[in-house]
Amino acid sequence: MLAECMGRFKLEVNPSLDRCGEIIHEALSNKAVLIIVGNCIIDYNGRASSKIGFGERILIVKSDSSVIIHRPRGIKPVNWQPSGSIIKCEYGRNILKISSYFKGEVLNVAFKNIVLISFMKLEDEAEFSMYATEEDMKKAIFMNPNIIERGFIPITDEKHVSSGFIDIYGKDSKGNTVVIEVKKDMALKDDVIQLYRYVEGMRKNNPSIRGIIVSPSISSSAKHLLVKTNLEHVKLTPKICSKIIHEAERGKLTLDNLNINDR
Amino acid sequence: MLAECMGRFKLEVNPSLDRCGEIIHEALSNKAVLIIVGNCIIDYNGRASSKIGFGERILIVKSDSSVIIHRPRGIKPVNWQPSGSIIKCEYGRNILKISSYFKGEVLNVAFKNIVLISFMKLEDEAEFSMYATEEDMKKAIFMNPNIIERGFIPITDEKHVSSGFIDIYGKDSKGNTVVIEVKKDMALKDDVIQLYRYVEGMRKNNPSIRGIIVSPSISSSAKHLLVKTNLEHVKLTPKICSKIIHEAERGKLTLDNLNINDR
DNA sequence: GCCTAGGTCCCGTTG
DNA sequence: CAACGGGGCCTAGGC
Repeated sequence: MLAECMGRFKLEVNPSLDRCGEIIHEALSNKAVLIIVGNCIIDYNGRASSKIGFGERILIVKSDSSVIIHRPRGIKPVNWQPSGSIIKCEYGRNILKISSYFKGEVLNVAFKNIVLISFMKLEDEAEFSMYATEEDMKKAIFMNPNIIERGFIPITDEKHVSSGFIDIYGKDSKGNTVVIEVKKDMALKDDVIQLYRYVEGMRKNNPSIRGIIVSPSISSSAKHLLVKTNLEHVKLTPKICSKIIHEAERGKLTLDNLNINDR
Repeated sequence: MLAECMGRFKLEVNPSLDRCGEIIHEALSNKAVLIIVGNCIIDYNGRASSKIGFGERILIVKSDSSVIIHRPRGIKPVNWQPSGSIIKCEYGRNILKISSYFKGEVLNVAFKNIVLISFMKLEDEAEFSMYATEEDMKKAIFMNPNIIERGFIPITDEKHVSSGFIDIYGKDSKGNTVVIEVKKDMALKDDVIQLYRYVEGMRKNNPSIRGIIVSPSISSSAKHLLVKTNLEHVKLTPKICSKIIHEAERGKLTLDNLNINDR
């Protein structure tokens, strides 16, 4: 079984392993995306090392020479190799070996049987955009500081201090310095500790300084620590921030149509 | 173009989109691994949100309903959905939509063209081992018995006893018999029970016999049982075993360069 | 090049 | 179950 169109596409079902060797070479020299499904054994040696015995898996070699191997279950690949790896392929003794080398790391895959092999040139120039990230939360706070509290004025973004970075630095309505740490997920103890480290040094010169964790939720142990360290929490979800940005860009946003419960 | 074998495998090249709908249903109801290559648009809404316009990508739905979508470049998927998601598929207006739902997260993929669709039942029961297998761990103990304790002397490997197999049998520095059970993962209650079965019979003739579980960690209930049965635990990770084997093979290993904290 | 911080992180362990 | 720490994390940005 075979389909072809000028080196842009090829597919075979239950091919012989030596035939696969030819197809792989054609795929690699055409910088096509290669898909192989078959029974293989894998070993990896590099930063770590791993082994797995024979089993049926999907191997993908992309046009940038990245390699990904998936087992029939689970969201993560069992083994992989980054873009730019050097890929070699050889057949012998009823085994087809595909090896990938990258910065001292070696991934070896040996197939004893291949069910399906195919390569194809894929076109994908679309731009990927992501919303409701921590970045969007910071942006939304600058666009609409009242979501933190009435009268809050953000001053700088990503301020560098001795102990690291402060997400947002500003002033409250009474002129007190406010340091904000933004998290898109539930804030954990570590996040409070990080904020505390920023604030504790500053409190020597400025005892009225406030520290606020801004996040959709906070773990109970983090909340305890918050109270102990005299820091605060403001609830804010990445989704509402994304909404603020998009509606503001269309000039639709007022404080009234911002449902306070969504925060 | 079509290949089939009793619902275990199907493949079509340049199928019509409504035909794809049928194949997808067959794949999902058979819990097969589904691979689709085609031109699609994707949007995701959940913890964050993302959008991407039309482009040619590879979509994989695994037998546990995890979903992975790869662009022709890069090691990471552009979008995905974890195991256990609910997958729906519908065709209309020259568009084939595949939607995946999981804990409030939605992934929508809409194909306007499909180059290749295939599903297959994949068998992969192999155990994945990082750094070292249990076999490697035993090897490391034979190469360097001091990682168990000073003066330990391993004698036999896989000794057969009435109740099964002992991983390693040896003597400690005082001449006491030592029985070792090696586990590459956290030791559980069952592992302690297994070791206890070996040791209990031997204790009648030899009350000074010691039983040691060797593993990277031990569950708390297993630890309790260990104390009750007068057995012991020694911490040893596959990672350090891998280091021992590699360095010993190069003749570099001494007790000094073996960081005790790594065990 | 190093280092830092973020991620739809994922994943396993612990309380 | 929540919560926490680690990863071959990967990846983007700053210096």
